[in-house]
Amino acid sequence: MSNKDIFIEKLKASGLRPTKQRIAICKLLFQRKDTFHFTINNLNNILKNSSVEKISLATIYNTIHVFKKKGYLKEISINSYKSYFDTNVTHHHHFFNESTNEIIDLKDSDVGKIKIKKVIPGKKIKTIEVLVKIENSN
Amino acid sequence: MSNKDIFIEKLKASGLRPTKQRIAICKLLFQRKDTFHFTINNLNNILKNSSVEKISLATIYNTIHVFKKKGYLKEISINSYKSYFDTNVTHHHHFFNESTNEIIDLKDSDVGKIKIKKVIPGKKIKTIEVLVKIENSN
DNA sequence: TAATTAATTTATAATGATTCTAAAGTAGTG
DNA sequence: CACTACTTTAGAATCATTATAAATTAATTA
Ligand SMILES: [Mn+2]
Ligand SMILES: [Mn+2]
Ligand SMILES: [Zn+2]
Ligand SMILES: [Zn+2]
Repeated sequence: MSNKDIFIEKLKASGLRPTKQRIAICKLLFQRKDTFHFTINNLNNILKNSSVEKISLATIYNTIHVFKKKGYLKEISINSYKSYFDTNVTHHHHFFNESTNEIIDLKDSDVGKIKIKKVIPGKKIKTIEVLVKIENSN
Repeated sequence: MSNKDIFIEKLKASGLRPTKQRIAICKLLFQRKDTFHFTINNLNNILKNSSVEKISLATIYNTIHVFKKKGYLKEISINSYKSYFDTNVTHHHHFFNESTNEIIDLKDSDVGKIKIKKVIPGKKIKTIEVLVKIENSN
């Protein structure tokens, strides 16, 4: 199955028709081997500078939000300044380089087992997320 | 030293004159024994409903941001929907109850030692923050 | 104390990210 | 082609936050 077919599958599974705009967005998001962490603004800039015809912001927002709802993307909370999305939807953690604003994935197994010693009656743990803030060590 | 004196100290140390508006904000923030996690909107509502005369939003934003810069408050990233501030400026972690949107402090010692197994050359770790998402277990 | 200067508060305007809307365009079906 | 449904898009609306500038209050000086 070609990449394009995979994109078409994802779009259909999300209830979206495979238009050229949406396929261009899929290429950007899913045609890469490493995780992609991005803001809507990033995406818009990349799409503006790629040869393809311009895609409206509304379409970008809509598509990203549908993918998020479907589970093909997740939104991550790194800081209060920007809203980031993540193409890695498995459970994992992050390095955030405060010198460069770069986000790097940390595999679940890169973080030793975390033991939460406080229990809250009537509540259960859904997920544990670790954010490791780093900086250039000069 | 009275509470009010402490507020006046904090304000002065932050380069702000102790006006009645700012002292009212300080009371809300610092005159409590437990951590207070809040949004600007929370604060504004509480101040509106308290007997004191109305305080403008601009003053609230200004004061909170100066306290944040001074280190008397910190801003925490829980999700992308709201921006929260925290009166607990020590290093600590959080439970976030997704059923109620409630934020609860986890002492540093409530979380077992975290071992980050991935090293990034040229970078050093500043802080490690854990966010434990919980839900009502019914 | 009165006059002068500096800081503060406030209402309101500006900004910027996100969402909404409604008109024009495109695709699928027969 | 005719018909219908879905999509894209520009621009408007919304909402949180920040900026502005006039009016108020506080501090300092005479
Ligand atoms: Mn969003
Ligand atoms: Mn802020
Ligand atoms: Zn990631
Ligand atoms: Zn806290």
